[in-house]
Amino acid sequence: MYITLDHPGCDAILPQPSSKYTRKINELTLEPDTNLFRQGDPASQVFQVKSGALRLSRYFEDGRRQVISFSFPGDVIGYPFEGEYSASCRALTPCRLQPYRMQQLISPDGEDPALHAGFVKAAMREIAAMHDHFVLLGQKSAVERLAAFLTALASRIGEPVGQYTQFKLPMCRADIADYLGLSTETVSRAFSQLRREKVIALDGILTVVILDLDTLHRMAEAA
Amino acid sequence: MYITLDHPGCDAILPQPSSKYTRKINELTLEPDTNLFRQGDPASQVFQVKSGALRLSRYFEDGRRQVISFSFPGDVIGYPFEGEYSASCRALTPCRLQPYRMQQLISPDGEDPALHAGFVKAAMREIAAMHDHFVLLGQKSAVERLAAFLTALASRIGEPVGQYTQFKLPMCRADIADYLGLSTETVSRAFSQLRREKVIALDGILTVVILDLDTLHRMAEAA
DNA sequence: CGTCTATTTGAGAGATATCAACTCTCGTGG
DNA sequence: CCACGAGAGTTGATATCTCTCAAATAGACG
Repeated sequence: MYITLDHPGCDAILPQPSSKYTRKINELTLEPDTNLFRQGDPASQVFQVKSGALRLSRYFEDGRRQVISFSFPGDVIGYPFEGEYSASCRALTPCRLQPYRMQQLISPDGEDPALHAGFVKAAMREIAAMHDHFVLLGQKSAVERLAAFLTALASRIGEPVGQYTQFKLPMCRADIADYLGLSTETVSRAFSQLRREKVIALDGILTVVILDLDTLHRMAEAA
Repeated sequence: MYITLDHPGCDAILPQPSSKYTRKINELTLEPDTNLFRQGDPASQVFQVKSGALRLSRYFEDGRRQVISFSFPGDVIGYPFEGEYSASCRALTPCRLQPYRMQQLISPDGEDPALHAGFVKAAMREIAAMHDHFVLLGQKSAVERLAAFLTALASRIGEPVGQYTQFKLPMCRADIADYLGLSTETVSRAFSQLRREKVIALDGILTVVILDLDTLHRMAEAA
């Protein structure tokens, strides 16, 4: 069982609206550290990530926060609930997004059926991915969680460099901690352990080099 | 922020198929401790619970298990992913279910648009409910988790008895533990604590009486 | 080069898991 | 109707893991 972030290995879930049915709505760009939407905002659009990385999270009065997911190209974000967004979404890097009107996705009449089916499939994919994350949060140890997280990132944004896979983390340790249900210190210690065991190497704080993907996979699995 | 199980306060999300579009598919009944489907089964149908309670869970080689959700009347279960069910679903009580062919829900052409829209809304609701559960698993203490769980059950299947709310748990402690990401012993201790503090009372093992719903709510929130 | 912030590391406290023993329920059969 | 027994639940003692608080280090930026 692999942990998935949002929509692993998934590109272009939503087909472009066919001109027959919908006018093209302009692509949207977002600067780092700007919000796409906030918890409670009225939701009339969903978005598909074209490029960049975003963070979806919920905040609480007492300062606690849960990071729900990180989104990468191909992912769909902004699923509404009762007309509102149930979490806040912020760009971690420069982003390009394709917005879709909720209306055109929910009620198929007179709209593009392929687009519609694509949206449903994306939602199903989202649900399955969240099931994986339940397992991570409910059953796994700190190192297992980080290993699962890095495994997912590797398959999502990893690039081969020589015999290794590497990628640049778009999020800080605190984001990772709140995503994995750990403290930043525990995340840091887990990083250190993976480094000590030569499973990964760090280049600076943000660049991760996977030295032994098989072992990382194995460590990601339940004990 | 309240924790929700699946679809709180939600009855009959999916409208009955209009005869204009689809033939009525026969309702389905399930005995306790029988599976509706298993992880990996090919998925051609989704189901809406008409009566009873079910458990959705994932199993692992090493014996660990994560209970993904409990489903009650009004809930939709069996969201497929890549043509398969990603978890196993088992009846905890006698159940009645309304099956729907996936095909009629995914591609709207020539099918019932209202049914289709209902399915999309149910999926959105599911996604929002899972966000709540992430918060529970990622941020809450044992007692907070149990309080949140009981709060959700109270609003879902609770019945007023005098000035109190009461309900019969359809699942055992181990199910609750695997749902909340705790051990059965910790769940048991949390029950005992709530009892000691006169927030709940137990009648036998399975019947829960909520003595102080406000306090239970408060305890369910993050510290 | 210095400052500010994020990250890492260390030490100790706290929460939950684990292992073991005991108790309670509830179904079964006398 | 009551007694019995198996399984589920509870409780206790201890181990383990993660959190918290504090200090040191490293990296980013002016």
